[in-house]
Amino acid sequence: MKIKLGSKCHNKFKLTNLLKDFGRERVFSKGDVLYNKGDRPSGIYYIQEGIVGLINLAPNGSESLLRVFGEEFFIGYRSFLVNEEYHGTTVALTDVKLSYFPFENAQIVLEKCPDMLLHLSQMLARDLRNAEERFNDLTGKRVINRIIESLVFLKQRQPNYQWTRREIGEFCGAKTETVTRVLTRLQGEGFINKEGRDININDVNKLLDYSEKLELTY
Amino acid sequence: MKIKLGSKCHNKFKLTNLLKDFGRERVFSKGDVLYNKGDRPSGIYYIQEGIVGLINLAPNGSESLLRVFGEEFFIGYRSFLVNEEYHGTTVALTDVKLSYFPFENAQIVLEKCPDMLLHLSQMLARDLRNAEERFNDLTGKRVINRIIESLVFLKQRQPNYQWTRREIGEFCGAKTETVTRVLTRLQGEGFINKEGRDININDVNKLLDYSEKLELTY
DNA sequence: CGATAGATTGAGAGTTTTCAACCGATGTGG
DNA sequence: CCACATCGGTTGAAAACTCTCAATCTATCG
Repeated sequence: MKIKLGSKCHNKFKLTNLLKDFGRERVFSKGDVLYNKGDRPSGIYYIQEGIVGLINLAPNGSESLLRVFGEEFFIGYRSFLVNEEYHGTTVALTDVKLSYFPFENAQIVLEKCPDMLLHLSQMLARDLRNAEERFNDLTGKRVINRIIESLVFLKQRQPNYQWTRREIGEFCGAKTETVTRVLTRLQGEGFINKEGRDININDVNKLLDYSEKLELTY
Repeated sequence: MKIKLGSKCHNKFKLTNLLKDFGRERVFSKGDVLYNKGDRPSGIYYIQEGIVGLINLAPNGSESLLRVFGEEFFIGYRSFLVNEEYHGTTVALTDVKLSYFPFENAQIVLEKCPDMLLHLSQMLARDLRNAEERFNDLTGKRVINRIIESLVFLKQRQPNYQWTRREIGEFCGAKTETVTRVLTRLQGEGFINKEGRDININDVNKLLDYSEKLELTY
């Protein structure tokens, strides 16, 4: 096998065929759990439609939103690759349609599509960067900056999904009330526009500049 | 290429030979920087002797200790796999001797030792779990619990290294003074023993039980 | 032995959370 | 179609945890 580093993650058309041949279609409704923390992985998932969140509950009851998966994302690859139990619970944030690969099949896919392992590795590499940068933010930035950055990130990833204050907070380590307060302030300063439960960013760059300016006032 | 999942990370003897054949020995002194955040990766490292830390500075000046690498660990594989700039700085925590593989060579190793990519993937998978669990802890647990768990983790990983209060704090999002206060309390309760700058845990399990008990009092 | 890095301790400050009450939107069943 | 239940959002006041700052002490090393 010749491994080309820096190549595109995968040949989409080839992969799509493999998914058709080996995947089993499954459907979940908003709020459904795909799998629970502690479960043993028995396959991996590929999202055809919808949004899925990976969450983790602390013993004291507080939840974190660790990752967000949209269309064309895989789910469950981390635990699959090390054959560990899941360390978080995945929940359908919208109605979801996906392909499910029982383990033998995922191995077949890996064999037929050698770039797949590289693809999975690269996803892990990006996830790791993201996780560690957010870890860093949690100790080095104030809530307002974390909330602004999370709002921008989440909106960019899923522009059509109505993120709740709770979800934004769980993504950056803030309580719902704190997110509300920050959003109210951001609206007061003219950077966003709250329409009912929805949030519209007027100008992403201005908002981020504002965030940076606040950091200097640390 | 036949990929065997769940196999041992690598055949140590075979890999060791490869390292000998293709690696270039390099030496660093305690405190030296192997590479800086923002640098472009030009190779990967394999530690023969010593301890290396991956740290990240927030704009406000606070540092995080993201990962710790000991003997037989690779360094720089994350950025290598996605061909991204480094997102953190690596510092020699002790004098260090390592093998350095310029990029072409790392690719040769990947080709000659196909399990290598799986090995790297599995390290990423474990790193990711670790990072996300610590992210979660940062929002869901109190300092005292984070410090206890970090102390146990770091001591377990590198029993012979004298972790400073600062390093322990940077690993779990706490200030040096807070670590000191917690350690003083833990000594008062008989769980640890401070001998000069060194810290001895009397009974790891009792200490962890104590931590859990405290969590219930949340 | 002096110099320097790390550790300790205290008092006070500050950010974020907690708790509680209330409001508003959305959706469902009668 | 209304009434009501529910979920999400808002706001305020008080509390709490952890940090900041500053002073002092102690190891360690050249």
